[in-house]
Amino acid sequence: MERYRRLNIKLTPQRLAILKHLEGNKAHPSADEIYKSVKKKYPTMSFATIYNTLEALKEKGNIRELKIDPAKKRYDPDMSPHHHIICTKCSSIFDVYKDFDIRLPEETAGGFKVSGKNIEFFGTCRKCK
Amino acid sequence: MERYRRLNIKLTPQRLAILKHLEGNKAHPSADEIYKSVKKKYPTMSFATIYNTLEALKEKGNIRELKIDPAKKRYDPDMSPHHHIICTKCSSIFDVYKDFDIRLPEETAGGFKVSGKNIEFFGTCRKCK
DNA sequence: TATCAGATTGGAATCGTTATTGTAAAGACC
DNA sequence: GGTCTTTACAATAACGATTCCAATCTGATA
Repeated sequence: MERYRRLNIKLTPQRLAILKHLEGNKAHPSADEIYKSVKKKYPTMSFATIYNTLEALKEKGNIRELKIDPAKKRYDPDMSPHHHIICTKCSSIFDVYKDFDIRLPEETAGGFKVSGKNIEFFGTCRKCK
Repeated sequence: MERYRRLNIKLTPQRLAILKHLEGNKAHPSADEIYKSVKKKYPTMSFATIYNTLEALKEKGNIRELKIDPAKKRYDPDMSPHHHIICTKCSSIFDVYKDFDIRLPEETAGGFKVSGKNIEFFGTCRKCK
């Protein structure tokens, strides 16, 4: 509860439900999945609240928005630096906790000030193989 | 013209206009941008034709669909292996022609059969700096 | 507890994308 | 060439994800 206060966002029952759903969630859920889940407890929950809360959390740096799935945005509450590996068959996403020390040579960067990187591996998962 | 025939898709005036717009295009255009461009010459051009053609080209392996921009799909006619760097301010995308030899250790892959990777750098471009 | 900035709601609008449908072109066979 | 069958096309309508908006409500602070 104290850690929620540290988020510096106004806490409401709806937001707490969303936070609770996200906490420790490794499923990289979409807005729709969060909605379906929290609606059980809060039947009046609206999509606007989901999106507003996710946007607020994103701006405060508490969740990451993943661009992996072209069909919809997915969110990742795990802010520790990590990458992802996606199964091209079942679309499930897993975390890759390994740091790759790759850098862009000055001449390749072309005046860019690089602030970060994302690596996305793809292949077939154990189940789909 | 001969290279277009090699694509193994039926060539129509609309498709040729789209192909011409894509050829050598380094702007990583979205469907909307292609639409706006070819509409000048073909006022009856519809979005469906754009999407159908892009899908056909993608399936034949002639263009790549980029998932970099969460707001919309972008397409890259450059099929040579390369990565991208995105400006977080103006959303422009540039190519990174450098190979990074990174591999997932067996234990990290967790049963995954890795078939490829994408690296996406982000930062601020020369203009936005 | 009174106040108010910020949050919620629900519906409608928007935007990117996909499915449907009518039509035209391309083959196949005689 | 003429009919039948099949395929591909473009336009329209439909769809799903996301955003916007106005009215109402509420958590946090004084």
